[in-house]
Amino acid sequence: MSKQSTPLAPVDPAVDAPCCPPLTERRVPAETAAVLAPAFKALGDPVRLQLMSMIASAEGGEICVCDLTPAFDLTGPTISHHLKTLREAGLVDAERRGTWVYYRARPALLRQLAALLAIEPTQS
Amino acid sequence: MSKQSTPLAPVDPAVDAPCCPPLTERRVPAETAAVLAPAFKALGDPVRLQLMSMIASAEGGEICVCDLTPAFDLTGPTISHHLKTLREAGLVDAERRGTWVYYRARPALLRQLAALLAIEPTQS
DNA sequence: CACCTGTCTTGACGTCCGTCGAATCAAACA
DNA sequence: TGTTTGATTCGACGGACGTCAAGACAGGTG
Repeated sequence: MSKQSTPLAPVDPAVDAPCCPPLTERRVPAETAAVLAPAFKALGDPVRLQLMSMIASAEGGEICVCDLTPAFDLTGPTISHHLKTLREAGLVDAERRGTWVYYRARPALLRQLAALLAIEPTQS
Repeated sequence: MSKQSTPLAPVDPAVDAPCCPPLTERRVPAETAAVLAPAFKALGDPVRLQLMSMIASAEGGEICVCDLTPAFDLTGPTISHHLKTLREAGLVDAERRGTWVYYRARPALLRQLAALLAIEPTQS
């Protein structure tokens, strides 16, 4: 049901867990930590955080690598490497159309991270 | 200057920025990414994510290291090292009272991370 | 005071990460 | 077909990370 034709990396981490009460409510179990920590790790680099943001905020929901690369002072291979990291973390998805490759965000995992970090409004 | 009476590290990153529209709304600037990426990085390890959760969800708002260490299959120094990482990221704070050291969460930075990851409620 | 318990620091080890240049692959075009 | 352009993969390098054992420090107890 979550299996599509894989355009690039066939990554598919267990990103469909029902997900998690906030970090601040009860201790996150080891299995949940094992699943979500890699996503935080992927966001733990300034370049990838900006890439993630550019992809997630792109008009039309997608953006071309050719628009991502010139935004940084890094070589193409390095940007490609960071994009692969985001892909393998389950945060983005890539599709090649003709000459160009387009990236789009995967909201599911982002939502899980946001839910985990959510802070209850001071009172319950 | 390594010899001090300061109970623990006096770390103090720039954690008081007014903070950020969601990742998905507009591109996060490089300066913001540089400030927040290290916090995500600190949460990007399963042990630290659990530690953070245990601290943030502790009753009374604080928890003793002596209650954290036995929860993992790791040596004391390793746990101490992870706690230092969380401290230097500005996510937690430590205080020594008598024999024991107590850790408590710093909600400010957590709130910034949550705000950055927030997803607008599906409507455009 | 000496001793013990709890915690942090130091030094070391192997592994992973960020970056680059060079090579490779994919699609469009002459 | 061969060439050009866009993107990824490969191989390598220096630096950072996760872990541990051993040592140092702080504070309570005899």
